[in-house]
Amino acid sequence: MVQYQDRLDLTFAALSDVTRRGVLEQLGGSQASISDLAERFQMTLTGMKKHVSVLEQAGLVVTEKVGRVRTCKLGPRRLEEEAAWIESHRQLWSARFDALDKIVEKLKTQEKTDGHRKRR
Amino acid sequence: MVQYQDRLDLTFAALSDVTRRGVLEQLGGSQASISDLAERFQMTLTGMKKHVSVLEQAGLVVTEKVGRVRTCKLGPRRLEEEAAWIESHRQLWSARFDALDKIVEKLKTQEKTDGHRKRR
DNA sequence: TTGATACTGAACCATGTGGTTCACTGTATG
DNA sequence: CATACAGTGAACCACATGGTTCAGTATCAA
Repeated sequence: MVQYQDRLDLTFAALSDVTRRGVLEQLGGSQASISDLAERFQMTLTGMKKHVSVLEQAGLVVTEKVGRVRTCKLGPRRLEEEAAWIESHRQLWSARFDALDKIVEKLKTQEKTDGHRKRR
Repeated sequence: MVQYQDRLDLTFAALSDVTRRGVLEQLGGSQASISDLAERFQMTLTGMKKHVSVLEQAGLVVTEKVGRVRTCKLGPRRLEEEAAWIESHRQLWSARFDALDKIVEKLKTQEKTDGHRKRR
């Protein structure tokens, strides 16, 4: 359970940076070396290495070094738990806002029929 | 677009703390004051106030102060964008891991190590 | 009026983050 | 061999984070 929470911590933290989300998107298209990514995101090798490490720590990316180049690709963790967490909470939200939803719906339709004027 | 990315940043960062996820769960059950939450999570009022502010900043929680009590409840943002982001990336993963999928399926039927439910 | 309650804000602390530079190691290649 | 190239690690920087304490302010209740 603690592990589960820790993993959620790591993953959500990894996803909370626009560069790292970009890297994931990039790797969704094709593998890339650290240099490739560093160039694409206009950042030093060292900087990109850190981002990749964060993603690797979270299990979202795996890397392998062959010769002098480290190749990065999407990892085995597929955001199942994160998707599950978010889904279950979206349901909480939904339960809580069903009533509100109806009111909003009602207001919308009234607006349409009522318009801004009251009498013609 | 920038705003969209910023919001994702804020939301994922808000979700990357176990206390804040706990608060959301709590508020899914019922409204609560800052004091309620502080007590539940064994933390000072000031500390809890900060967490609530982070959640509020991300639009996940709204609060209203009546008298001297600030009441917190789930906010209007319902993780639609986050769910969408994760879903779209899960599809990338899927495309990439179809073969692995079968292996995992096989393993799943053999052992049940994780107590968490499947999504949806 | 007095006092307790509920929160707020400033200040502080330790640690983490996102980025850099610089010096270095190991690998390819002319 | 000599040199360039890809990555690594340490050190540094400014700033954010997760928490605290302490000193308020505003509100409720007796």
